[in-house]
Amino acid sequence: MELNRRHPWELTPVEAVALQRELRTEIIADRPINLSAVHLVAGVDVSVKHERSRAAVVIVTYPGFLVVEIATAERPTPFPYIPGLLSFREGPVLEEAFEKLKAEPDVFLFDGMGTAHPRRIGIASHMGLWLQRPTIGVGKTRLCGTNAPLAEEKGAHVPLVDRGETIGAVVRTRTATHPLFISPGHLADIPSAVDLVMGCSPKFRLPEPIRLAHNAAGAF
DNA sequence: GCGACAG
DNA sequence: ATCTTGTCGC
Repeated sequence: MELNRRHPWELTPVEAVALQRELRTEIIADRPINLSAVHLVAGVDVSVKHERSRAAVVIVTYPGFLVVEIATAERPTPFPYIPGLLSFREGPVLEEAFEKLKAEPDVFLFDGMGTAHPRRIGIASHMGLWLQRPTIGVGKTRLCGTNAPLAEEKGAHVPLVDRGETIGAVVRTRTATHPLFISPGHLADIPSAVDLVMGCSPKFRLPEPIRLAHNAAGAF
């Protein structure tokens, strides 16, 4: 699909942080996603094998989770893993995979953070600017922020707060399992992000689209 | 200075 | 993320 707000990826860590500070002003993280209008959801994931990175984008129907399209891309890993700069490591391969996409998903689910990031621009927010479509960050572990104790039951969720600001939610998608760190990427808000993630997690801890993308990216 | 730190 | 066997629990 069409990619907007492109910019070069070849940056030093210091330049990358400066770019994040510029881009963060363009992110919209207070707009609800109309769930009743969501029919196609994309799961996005990247696996790294030595010096090579492989991206997979799996589009499924919602609800139902029937696979509609799978796009993959592979290329050299261009940037080291630095907490807070994940998009500069995974962005290049994702760009290539997104360009191959024929269908246009109503929302994208990312393996990583959205606004639940030190500078409020995790990979879901960053790529959301490129895609100009609703995106949601689904993290398996915490990058920043704190939260109150969370009930063990599926569906339980509490605010994720950083420096006095609510940046997302800690959500239990399955009873008695580690929670997920959900945050809006771009063109979404916290409540609807939580609702959609719960709606995409009928059985397992990870949302169905992300599980499928994880499998597609992991099979080198 | 010290601890934390998505994937 | 990746390296890896068995094992606890529904």
